[in-house]
Amino acid sequence: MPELPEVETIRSSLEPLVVGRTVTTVEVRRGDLRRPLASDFASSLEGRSIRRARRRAKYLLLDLDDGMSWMLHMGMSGRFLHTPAGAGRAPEKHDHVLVHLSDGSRLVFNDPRRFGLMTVEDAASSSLLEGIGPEPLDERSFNGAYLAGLRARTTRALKDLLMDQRVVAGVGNIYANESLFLAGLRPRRRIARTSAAQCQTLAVAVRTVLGEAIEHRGSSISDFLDGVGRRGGYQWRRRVYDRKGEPCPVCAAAIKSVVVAQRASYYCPRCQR
DNA sequence: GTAAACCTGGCA
DNA sequence: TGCCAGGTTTAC
Repeated sequence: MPELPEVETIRSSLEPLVVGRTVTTVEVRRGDLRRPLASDFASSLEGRSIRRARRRAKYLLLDLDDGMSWMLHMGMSGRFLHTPAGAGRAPEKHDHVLVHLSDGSRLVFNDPRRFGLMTVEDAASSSLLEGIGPEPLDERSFNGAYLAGLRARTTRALKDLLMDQRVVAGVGNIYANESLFLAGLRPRRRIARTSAAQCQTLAVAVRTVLGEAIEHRGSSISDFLDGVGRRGGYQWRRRVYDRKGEPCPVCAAAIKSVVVAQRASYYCPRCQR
């Protein structure tokens, strides 16, 4: 579920509630996530205080006072919710890990599909982040020249590239579709057949779409919630994602759907070329 | 490259 | 009942 804007929204909602707090106890109710929790997961968190809440790609990183980081990925259906002290919340079916903090509040990792993962490790040397591409909001590393530079190396479709975490960090299916719409480029267009100017347009579109999605606190198309249980608002602003057959907001042509790189893709046949 | 795998829930 | 889902990895 969560792509870059959703993870960033979780991060910003939790930051004031967890930074400076110390982990008291960790309850693991189900440790068989996408990768099973390490046997020392609880002991590597207990007694540590949280120094900083960061994000890299779709990972939330809670930096600890011993140099390690609590790294979380939400997969498709993960939620990471903070519950204030005294607000009793009976554990729900898919509450897999409960982390109690020094102020009596707690963090709950809930994930029906269990595609998410959590580890405590040195983020700087973590294999999870190895090979992840540039952050799209950093225009020094992600820009038209960077995309244009890929043209000599691959013939892949634009949509396939945008969703590849080694090419650009944090873009998933919703925002790849929305970015291509804003850029006026079809999902199946080959990057080799994309001009330098179009690469520049696409880079700007990705940043624009992600920035707008962060402003609207992410997309709650079915069930995304931020760290304190609020829904996002970008689902009301999406132009093409999951709108097959509906009129294009620009030209009213019916939105089409095709599969690119195993994922449903949506585009306007008139606005996108 | 492409398909299938992981897992649960919602919807037609 | 079958298909689909915001993701990633692994195997032909």
